[in-house]
Amino acid sequence: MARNGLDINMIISRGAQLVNEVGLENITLKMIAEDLGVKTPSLYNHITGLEELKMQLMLYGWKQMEQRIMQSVIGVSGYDAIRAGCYAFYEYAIENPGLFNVMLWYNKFQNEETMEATSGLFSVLFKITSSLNISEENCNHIIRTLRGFLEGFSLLVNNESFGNPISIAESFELSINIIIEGIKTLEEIQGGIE
Amino acid sequence: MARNGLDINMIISRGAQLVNEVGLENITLKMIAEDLGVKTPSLYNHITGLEELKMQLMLYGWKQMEQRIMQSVIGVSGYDAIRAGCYAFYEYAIENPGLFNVMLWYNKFQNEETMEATSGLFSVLFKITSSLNISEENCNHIIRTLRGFLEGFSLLVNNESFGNPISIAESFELSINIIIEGIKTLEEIQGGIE
DNA sequence: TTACAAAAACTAATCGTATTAGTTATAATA
DNA sequence: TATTATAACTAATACGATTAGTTTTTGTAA
Repeated sequence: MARNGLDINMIISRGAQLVNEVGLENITLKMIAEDLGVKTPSLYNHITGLEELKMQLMLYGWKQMEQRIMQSVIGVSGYDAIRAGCYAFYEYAIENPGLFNVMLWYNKFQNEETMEATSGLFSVLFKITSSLNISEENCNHIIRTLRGFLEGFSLLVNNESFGNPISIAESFELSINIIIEGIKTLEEIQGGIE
Repeated sequence: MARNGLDINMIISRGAQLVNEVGLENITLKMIAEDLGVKTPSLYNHITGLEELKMQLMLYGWKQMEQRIMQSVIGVSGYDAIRAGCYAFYEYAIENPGLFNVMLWYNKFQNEETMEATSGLFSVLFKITSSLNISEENCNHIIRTLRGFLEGFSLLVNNESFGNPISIAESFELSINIIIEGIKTLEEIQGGIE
C-alpha cells in the first residue's frame, strides 16, 4: 500500500536514545529526522508534532521503568521489596537522564494513556506496601512519599545539584533507611491502635 | 548618562510573575518585553539572552525561598524547625509553580553565583539539623533526603501528577512524619553507638 | 546654557526550528 | 499490470531568539 520506511516505534526508540545523549532542552525533530535518514516533515506522517513525541517518550520511559521495578522485586517481599524497587527506580533514572526529564515534565497531561502507563507502576508499589500492616489509605500516602523522594533525588543527581563532595550513594542509602524506618514506626502505631 | 527606563530587576520580577502565570514552557522574551512596554531587542541591553534570564529567575526564586524558610524557623528548634522549614519550602513551591520549575531546571549550572544563592538555604537547613544528636556527615545526607523529597513532591503537586483523589495535604503531613520518625531512629542508633 | 558621550531603545535583518501545503514516489493488492 | 493508499519529498510559512546598525535620551562638563 505504501512505503514501509519509518514507523512510530523507530522514532520513539531512537528519540529516547538521542534525548539521553543531548538532553531534553536540546532535542529537536530535525535531529531525530537526520538520525533516521529522512527529512523533518516526514516525521509528521507518524506523529502530530514535537509535543506528541515527547508525550510518547514519557510513556515509553514509564513503561520501561515499570518493567525494571517489577523485575527488581521478584522473590523479595516487605521492606526488602520497597528497598529493591526504590533502587530500581533510581538506577533507571540516572541511566536515562534525558528520558527521565521527559518523564517528569510531561507527566502533567492527564489522559487515559498517561494513566495506563503509570497505573501499572503504582499497582506494583501498591502490592508491595499492601503486604505491610498499614491501612490502604496510608499505603497510598506512602507511595506518594516514595514517588516524591525518588523523583526529586534522581533529578538532583542528574542535574549535579549536590555541591557537597560527600557520597551520593551513601545519601541515597541513608535516605531509603530513613523512609523505611519512618514507615515502620507508622506500622507500629497503627498496629497499636487497631 | 542614558535613558533610565528598564533595569534588570524590573525584568526579573516581571518575568517571575509571568512565568508563574503562563508556565516555564510558554515564557518568551517577546511576552516579557510587551508586558514591560518595550521591543524584544531592548531587553538585550540588560541580559545576554533567554538563558541568562532563566538563570536569574532561578537565583531570584531560591533567594526568596531562603527568606521564607528562615522566617518560618524563627522561634522553633529541633524537629519542629525541620517541620516548619519543610512546610515553608512546600508552600513557596506551590504558590510559585512556574518559578519553581525554573528553580529545578536551571539549578544544573554550577557557578559561584548559583552556589551563593543556594548556600544560604543550606546553611539554614544545616543549622537546624546540627542541633540534633547527629554527625555532621549524616546531617548532610539528611539535607539531601529532605531536598529530594521536597523538590519531587512539590513538582508532582504542581504537575497534578497525583491521580488518586486522597488528600494531598495529608500525604505531605504523613510524609514529613515518616521522614522525621526515620531521622529520630537514626539519632537513637547513633546515640547508642557513641 | 549648551555640547558631548554613554547607554538605552529602536528598526531592520538574520537564523533556526516547527509546522503546513502540495507533489512525487513506492509497494501491496486487485 | 494498473490502481491506490500512504510515505517521503520539496517548497513555503510562521514565530521567536538573536544580531547589526541607527536613533534617542539624559547626566555631565565645558
